[in-house]
Amino acid sequence: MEKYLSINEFSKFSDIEKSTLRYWDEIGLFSPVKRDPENNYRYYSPDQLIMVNFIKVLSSLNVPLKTIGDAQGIRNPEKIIRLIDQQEKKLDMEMQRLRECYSIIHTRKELINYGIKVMDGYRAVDGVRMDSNVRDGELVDLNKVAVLYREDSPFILGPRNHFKENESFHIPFMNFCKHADELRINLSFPVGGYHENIESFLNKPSEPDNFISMDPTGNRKREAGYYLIAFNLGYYGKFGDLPKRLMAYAEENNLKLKGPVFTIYLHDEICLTDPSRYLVQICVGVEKLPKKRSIN
Amino acid sequence: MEKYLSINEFSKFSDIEKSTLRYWDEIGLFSPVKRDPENNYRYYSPDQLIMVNFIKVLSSLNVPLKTIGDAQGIRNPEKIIRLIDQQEKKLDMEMQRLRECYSIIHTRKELINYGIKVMDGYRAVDGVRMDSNVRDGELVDLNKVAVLYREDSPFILGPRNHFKENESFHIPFMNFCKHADELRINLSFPVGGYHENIESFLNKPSEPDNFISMDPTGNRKREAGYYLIAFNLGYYGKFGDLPKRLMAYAEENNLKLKGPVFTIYLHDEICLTDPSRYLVQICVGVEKLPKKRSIN
DNA sequence: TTGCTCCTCACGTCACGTGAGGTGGC
DNA sequence: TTGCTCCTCACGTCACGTGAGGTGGC
Repeated sequence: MEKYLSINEFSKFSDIEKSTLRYWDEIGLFSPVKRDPENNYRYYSPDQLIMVNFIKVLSSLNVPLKTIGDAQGIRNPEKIIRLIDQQEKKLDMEMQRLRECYSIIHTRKELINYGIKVMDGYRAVDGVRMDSNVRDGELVDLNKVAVLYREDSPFILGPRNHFKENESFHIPFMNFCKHADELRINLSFPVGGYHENIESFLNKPSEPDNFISMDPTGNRKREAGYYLIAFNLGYYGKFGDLPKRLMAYAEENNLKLKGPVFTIYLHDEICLTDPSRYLVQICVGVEKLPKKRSIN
Repeated sequence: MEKYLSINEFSKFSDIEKSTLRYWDEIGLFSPVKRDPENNYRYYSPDQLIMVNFIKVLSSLNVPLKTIGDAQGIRNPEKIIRLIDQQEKKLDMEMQRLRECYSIIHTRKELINYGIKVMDGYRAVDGVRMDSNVRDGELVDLNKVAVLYREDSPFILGPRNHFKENESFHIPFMNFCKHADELRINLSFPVGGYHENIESFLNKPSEPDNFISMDPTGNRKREAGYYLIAFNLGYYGKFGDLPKRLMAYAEENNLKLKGPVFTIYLHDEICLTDPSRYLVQICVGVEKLPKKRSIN
């Protein structure tokens, strides 16, 4: 009359490993309704599929088996509701966490991909690869300086930096890391440098007035508009002739620069072993559009 | 000149346990740039906060430390992009999985909560608690039969059941579980019974023509409308005098019943230890609304 | 005898966490 | 001497996974 399932059948129907079922039995979390008195075989009833599937969901949510077991001993509806309510809240938090992780690695990816295009000397605008016959756009290339349109870009501004004579940027950077938590800065987002204006940058390129976090949910924005863009290879704070090239281009094209200067590392230690190949992008607003020039 | 961080400082700035940092050092995943030759103290550079934060994100996504280490040895942008692309895909799948888990426990919760209200004899309509002076609604109570409006409710229909003489419902139920995967049925959702019509139910209440899964993304629907609702306590398939009570009420109120009969267990082994207290709800459509009756 | 399913028991694995016992400078 | 930070080494933990060696019925 009664139908029982062997551990193999029960494992298949529930999609739970036999070794897991044996372990759950061993720790007293979930046991078969019957054991063969002769050979000690485990026999499960089909009813048990309901319960084991519920346990499977909870354990897949990383609820400790002890917690599941506690809720299971003497069961009542109120107890189960409390357990589910807790798990719903945890699930909400976990999904929030995963969304942030996604945002972190995605932001990182976009920077790296843009860096790859720069290194390849592709014609690109805002990370969109353009074919060489595209007219509307300008060369984005390691050795070129150019004016490009940029969408707005959120960030979080860190505390004001204070550099002492002959001190490396590490001290202010550590200070930034130290206070990151209070400022709701997640240090896993890419970090950039921020000079208040072009004069500050030209004066001490390797001493940004602040550090910024490239958090897409940031409370500040680099506004959409036209920016003077240039790149350089080298370790943090090593800009070589970049300031000279930047200003030469601005003068030649009669550009007035305005607003803060952003220094963003597209390639850093996360994707490169050799520090001398780190790739930085400088980005500063232009007051008016330059006259249309023909590219040749 | 150079500034180094002790393991304690580095742990605080990065929000990673010291024991974890030592472990990552031990397995060669992430080591301090320097060791004190005297006492073997670990010294980290502030730069390393960038890398360790990236590793932290990946490890929090359950990427095996071996995989992280492999991508870390000789780094290049393309390799990191591949790693990130993989993780983005995994993250999408994981979030999909969590949404389904949420849906599973939430569906379960709603049934259990409704069951609690029925057991408490609350005046309720569709799981919303009503105060006793509410007019528009009817008694939902373990011992009452009532006509209630129900929103539509999706489900997945399992294969047709075949009962043999004297065979328990376990065999068809096992068949349902066996083929669940092919039918894209996740057995963690509550399972219900389905009789094609009221005659089939009255004939063999404990032998549903099909089993159904209460999956909110199901391809079928119990349409919105008025349903005759009743409850009973007892193990699966034990309906007691419920069919009699149901038909007596229908006759008394001159109701025509139409469409399939749904038997849903609001309380089952998941929230009760004692099978005799399992709570089932019967739900069958009514052809026309009964005449307005005064409740007394 | 062979093949199959089941069993128990012991040990391995992954990513740490936890102490015990010791050092080294103020 | 006391307190503090750091070290290594060994063992524990969680939820299994993986054999080794054995049984029992066709």
